[in-house]
Amino acid sequence: MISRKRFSQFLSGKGLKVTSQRLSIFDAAAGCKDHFTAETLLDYSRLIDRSISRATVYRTLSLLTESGAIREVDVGRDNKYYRLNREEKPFQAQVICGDCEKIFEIDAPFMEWYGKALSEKLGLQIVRQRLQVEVICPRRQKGLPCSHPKVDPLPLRFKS
Amino acid sequence: MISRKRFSQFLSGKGLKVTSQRLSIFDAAAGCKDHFTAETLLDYSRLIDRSISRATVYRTLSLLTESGAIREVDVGRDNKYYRLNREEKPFQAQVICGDCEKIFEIDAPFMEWYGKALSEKLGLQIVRQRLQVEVICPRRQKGLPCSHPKVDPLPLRFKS
DNA sequence: CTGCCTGCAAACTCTTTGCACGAAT
DNA sequence: ATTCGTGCAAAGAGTTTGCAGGCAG
Repeated sequence: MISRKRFSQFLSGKGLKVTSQRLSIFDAAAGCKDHFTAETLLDYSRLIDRSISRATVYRTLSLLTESGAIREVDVGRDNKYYRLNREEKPFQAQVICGDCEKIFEIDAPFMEWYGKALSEKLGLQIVRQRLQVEVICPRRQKGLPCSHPKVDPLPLRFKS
Repeated sequence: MISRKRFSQFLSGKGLKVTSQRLSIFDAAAGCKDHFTAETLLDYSRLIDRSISRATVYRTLSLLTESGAIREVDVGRDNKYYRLNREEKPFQAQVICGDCEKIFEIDAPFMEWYGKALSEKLGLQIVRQRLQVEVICPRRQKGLPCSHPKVDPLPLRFKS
């Protein structure tokens, strides 16, 4: 995850201005543990600066993504989700719970060689990969609350 | 891919009426070689019956999906895509060309055991899986037209 | 000082919905 | 005859954009 300072440098480097709004929105994003939406980010940003507008949040989301501070996670819902780019782990799959709306990330290292194999075979350059699994929770089906096992630190490696 | 007759049976079976609009939209979908959007389907449907409305197309799309005639393919663009359910191959990945807007389907049989392994490990029931690769075409980058190799019949199997 | 940035509101796109008429069973 | 389906237009949700004033460089 990149620092506030590196985000400022990213802005200056592109000839963009380092405004208090942009930094506040960066800070708000940096404080998000889970995946967040534009609306959530607006709420958090306004805790820092009440006057921040929805438009600025949307405009800044592109900059945060471009700078590598956050990552876009499209799970096929109406709205886009975003997450902090904590470590450089580009090959992760999403487990999307249809019962509790949560999104979990799990390592899926085999995506790397899958992409490479595909790329070579087809002669195309890969821009992005996405592996997603939509699930429902058996506990929830029985009327119980949704409680998922911790999947984040679960490696789930497959031998290639 | 299910027949016009089986689609009618599906409707009757659910206590729904077999209208000329629904059949026209079915026929329009059945004639689509590639992936299509709601808007495209509306255009094709209107070639059969000029009076068909956008609303009816959207309403019928759910029925076509539910009946198994078509499959929803969400590739993270603004609008949803659909495709005919030609054969029963639920484990396919999408190669999405960012240059020519086309979507190609390739077999990805390993998704089946990946899903199973995940399901067992997490104790969750899998509803849907999605594996997508966004690519750009090297030919297009050089200003040439986008010409992809035929990927549809390409098995691209990986040993598990 | 200059030009990019902001907040506001309106516009935009895709999809869904309410309603009165019309057609299928 | 009834009830469901249709077309139309408007509503809805999420995101983007045009504009006039404001702040960073």
